[in-house]
Amino acid sequence: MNEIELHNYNLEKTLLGGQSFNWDLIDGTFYGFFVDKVVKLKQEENKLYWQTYPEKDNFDFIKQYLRLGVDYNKILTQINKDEWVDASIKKYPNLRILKQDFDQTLISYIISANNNINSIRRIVRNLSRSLGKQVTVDNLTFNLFPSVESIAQAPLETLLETKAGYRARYLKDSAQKLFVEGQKLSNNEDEIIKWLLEFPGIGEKVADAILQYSLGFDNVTPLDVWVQRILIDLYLVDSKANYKKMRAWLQSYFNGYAGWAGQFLYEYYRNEYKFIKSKSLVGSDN
DNA sequence: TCTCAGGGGCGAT
DNA sequence: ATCGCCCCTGAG
Repeated sequence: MNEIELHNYNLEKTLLGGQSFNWDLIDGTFYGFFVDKVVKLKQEENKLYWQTYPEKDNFDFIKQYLRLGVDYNKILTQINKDEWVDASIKKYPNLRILKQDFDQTLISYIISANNNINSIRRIVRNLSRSLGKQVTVDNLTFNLFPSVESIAQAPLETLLETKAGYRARYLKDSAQKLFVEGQKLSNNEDEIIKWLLEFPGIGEKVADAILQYSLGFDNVTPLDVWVQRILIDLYLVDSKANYKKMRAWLQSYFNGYAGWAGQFLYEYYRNEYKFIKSKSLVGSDN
């Protein structure tokens, strides 16, 4: 494996948290499957050992995917403006944001709608097992993430067998649309969102997830039930506020880095919710 | 056995 | 803008 220096990077929390669904920790090594590759990562102290397959030594991919170029300390300084973010950073230090493949992120987050992380991970693997090519690494067999073409052309029944439920139809139709149109990406946030909302199975929340996790928009974060609870419980935002209002509040408050703040707060509150509630640090009801 | 919610979106109103 | 419904799964 190749070796590089890696500082301030919590690989486990970053890869196995809620932002990607394609990594497995096997005997202390992370294996991730993508549309055209398997990636192997192992962290020891301040070293990262890495390899890509079947094309070896693709450091450009590693660097972009892990976003090794960001000024992490600067980002922390920007978002650490209250006790909640401060507690999140202390509880989950060195959490990072990935820059994932666009197609894979779009498909994965259609699956994520009204679903839980374990189930999302399972469906993603079922989909890969059913439609993705097989690759062998370290005597382990991996199924690559399926191309949008293969999802578009798969019988609906095949997609239903992945346990995607009513999302199977969205997967097929959105994959078809993406296959036909390609990635019609501009630099404008609103234009991209408008286009993403045309995909069946993509609403405001999923569109924001795609912007943050695959397109590198640092001031965007998906407002799922947890982030909305955070805004209502901790930041005392009106519980009646709609998605757009809450989104605007976050973007304004975190001035350019709502994505990073959102990731910390999400991780923190999702894990500490009951504890925080029981300590009566916040109101016991909405 | 049953209810409930999960990193929500859709269609009707 | 709001609201009931939805495939499936695991927790309680």
